[in-house]
Amino acid sequence: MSLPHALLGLLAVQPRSGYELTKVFEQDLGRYAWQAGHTSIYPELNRMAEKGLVEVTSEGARGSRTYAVTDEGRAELRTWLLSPPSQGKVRNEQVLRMFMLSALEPADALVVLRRIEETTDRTAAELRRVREAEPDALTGPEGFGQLAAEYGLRQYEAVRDWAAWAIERLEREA
Amino acid sequence: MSLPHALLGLLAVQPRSGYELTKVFEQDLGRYAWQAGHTSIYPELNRMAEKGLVEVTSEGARGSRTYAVTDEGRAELRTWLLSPPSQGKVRNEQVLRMFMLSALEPADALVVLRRIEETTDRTAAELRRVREAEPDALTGPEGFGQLAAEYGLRQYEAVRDWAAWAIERLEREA
DNA sequence: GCGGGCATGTAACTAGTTACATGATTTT
DNA sequence: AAAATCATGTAACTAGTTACATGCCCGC
Repeated sequence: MSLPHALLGLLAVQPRSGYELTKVFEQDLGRYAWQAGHTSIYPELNRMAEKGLVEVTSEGARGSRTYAVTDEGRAELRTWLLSPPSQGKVRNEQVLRMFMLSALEPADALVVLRRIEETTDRTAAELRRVREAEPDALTGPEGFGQLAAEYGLRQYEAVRDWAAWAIERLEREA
Repeated sequence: MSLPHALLGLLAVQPRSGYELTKVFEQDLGRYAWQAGHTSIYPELNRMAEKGLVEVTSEGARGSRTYAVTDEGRAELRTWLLSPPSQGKVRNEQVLRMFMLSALEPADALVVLRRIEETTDRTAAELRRVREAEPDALTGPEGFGQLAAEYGLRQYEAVRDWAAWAIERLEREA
């Protein structure tokens, strides 16, 4: 159950409404770390408010409610981040696909690998472009920190390089 | 619902029993790609057998049943791997933790980052050692292919390098 | 013959998704 | 005035986990 911690982390950076949190999951977080739709987020915020981890700090137009972390919530987040990671849950469909490649004929595997190399290269290039153009776009209240942005970028590059390595290897064998 | 595809992929490499599949998830797959316990795997194998994607090829001691993919199962696996990846589900607690670091005080974040750097470095070193010592240990029927092994190794190294970068960055700021 | 690992399963629960639903405000 | 988007929610379903349960075989 990592969703509440994800929400605590986002709200610790800046208070937001459930709707805004949903968009963060759609755009950034959901791509790398954790997915959640608004139908999970709204009930979870209510539960967390009951427990005193977050609180509504203001209500806006269209019934929107802005949440912020309480001291108790911040303490819980800190405990979670500083406590030993144990063996966290992992579930990543893209990675699963890569692991299954060895079950394909080399010709088929090459098709998939070339696609992976191309798309990850394109994404990495775009992330790099955004970072260069507006170094603060991913920082501060809007984004989720430069640490995370850099992590995402390196992730894509690592996958791209791996795919290139795998292609070369398969082609040599063929 | 990627579990059936994971099972198809593993069985496509080599027929195995549910028990053996469970161990693969515990050791290798679960660390990087997809987690599943035996209580998910057994019922899923039965469902897949009903659908004709897999079949029991032999029964051994203690009621063990060895499954193999059918032609239909192999076709389904191929379709899945070659079809556009859309936006696969991602849920990775470790990565979530990294994304949440910017919500911590720099001093706390440094503690976590140093731990990440140390543990990923140790794991990467060990993976590299295993690969050097027995290049075939991770290949063939036992493991899940050198492609996947290399992917795992690069993954750990990428995280380690990112953590080192982040530490240096935070220390410069402080 | 007994202890530990092999091997499979079921039931109750938890987390998250999909589909459905509603209404308010802003934009065109 | 209509369309788009903001903003929240509920209900039914699906996937996976935790806890519980059972029996068999091999090595000692």
